[in-house]
Amino acid sequence: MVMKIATARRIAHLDMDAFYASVELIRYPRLRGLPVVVGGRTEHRPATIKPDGMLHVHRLHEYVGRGVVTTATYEARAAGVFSGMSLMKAAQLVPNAILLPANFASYQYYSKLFKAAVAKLTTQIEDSGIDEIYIDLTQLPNDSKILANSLKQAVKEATGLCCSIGIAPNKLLAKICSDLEKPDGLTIMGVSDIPHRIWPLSVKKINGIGPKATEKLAVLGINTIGELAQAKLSFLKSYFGYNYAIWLMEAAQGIDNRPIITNPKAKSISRETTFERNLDLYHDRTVLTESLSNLCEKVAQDLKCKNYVGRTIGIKLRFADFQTLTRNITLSTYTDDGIKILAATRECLRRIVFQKKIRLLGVRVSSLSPFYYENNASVIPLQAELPFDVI
DNA sequence: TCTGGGGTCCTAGGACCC
DNA sequence: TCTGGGGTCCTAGGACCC
Repeated sequence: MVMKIATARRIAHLDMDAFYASVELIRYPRLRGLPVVVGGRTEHRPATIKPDGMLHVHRLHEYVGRGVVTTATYEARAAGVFSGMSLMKAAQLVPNAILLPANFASYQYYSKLFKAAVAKLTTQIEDSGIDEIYIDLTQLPNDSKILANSLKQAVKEATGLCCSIGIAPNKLLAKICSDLEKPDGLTIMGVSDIPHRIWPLSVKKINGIGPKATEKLAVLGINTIGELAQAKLSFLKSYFGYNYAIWLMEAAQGIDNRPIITNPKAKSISRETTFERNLDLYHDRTVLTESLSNLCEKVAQDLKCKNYVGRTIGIKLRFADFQTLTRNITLSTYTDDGIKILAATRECLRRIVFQKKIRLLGVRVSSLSPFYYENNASVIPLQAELPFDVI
């Protein structure tokens, strides 16, 4: 009889350091060492090189509008600036910080570069956003430290950028580890390290415990992961849902069996826009109509570009008071047609009572399916069940 | 000086069918 | 005829992540 012995997995989480800001520093090397904030609208205030060779930049205190910080250099972070903070607030903290508009095409380019560099070493990669990936190292020879250093070197050679790596028995722990020694960090951890390295950390270091859960746990006297690990499951179940309580318990023990997903399928494709000022349904009808039509057209283009069709069409509205609501409708056929999407969003809009000014409008297509062929009247996904008489 | 944009996952309730 | 239970689909909202 052959016994199958389960070997511990070796999962790496590779996270690019201050990714957007670092890409900007490649473009504008003279800004190195200065507090730089990336954010605001793309059409706003790029840096320009004057005819005399001087780099002309805009300062944070000059900014007026609804933008938020997308990312900031470590110099700006030292002053308390973090992602998601409104630019106006950041300007109070570091008025002289340099503000650069986000340049997503560049970030996308560097993202592909670093992922391609890693892909030369292994195919066991899970994409987890523009600036991070999980890598399953289990089947690779060499010890973890050697592998981590080759990964860092490959990324550096391909992009000129630094990354931080955490290696642990699962994704949850690897993700926590990669954050421990940023920037240019490397942390390798086994199960036996959990009590002294993980348990002293705040519960919010766990990917999946956000602001709401952190707050709720704090009220219950649970602040660290160690305290969460010691909590009784029955106690957690009485304050959180059944499934979330179990997940919290396991996460605190460092248990996570999620596999590496190498080719995830998209579930939805969406576009949304926050208006420069809040709009009134009647007075600003033209602007809203045009915006809706643009969003639908962009979503349609995105669908075509990524080769998807979808049949659930939805809208998202955010009012001036930040109340957010969604409406959606499921069609009988799949589509990637802007006109059909627009018609469906109009149906959705009819189901909303407008009493407040509108801050945001969004369009989303879900129930996606890849691969399709045109069939005169409608678009049918190949894997949809076909009537037998077709075959 | 409040709070971007693109996503995922989960929950809960109702409709509908057998 | 006063009332079951499982399964699936759809809708809406919310937490969370990068």
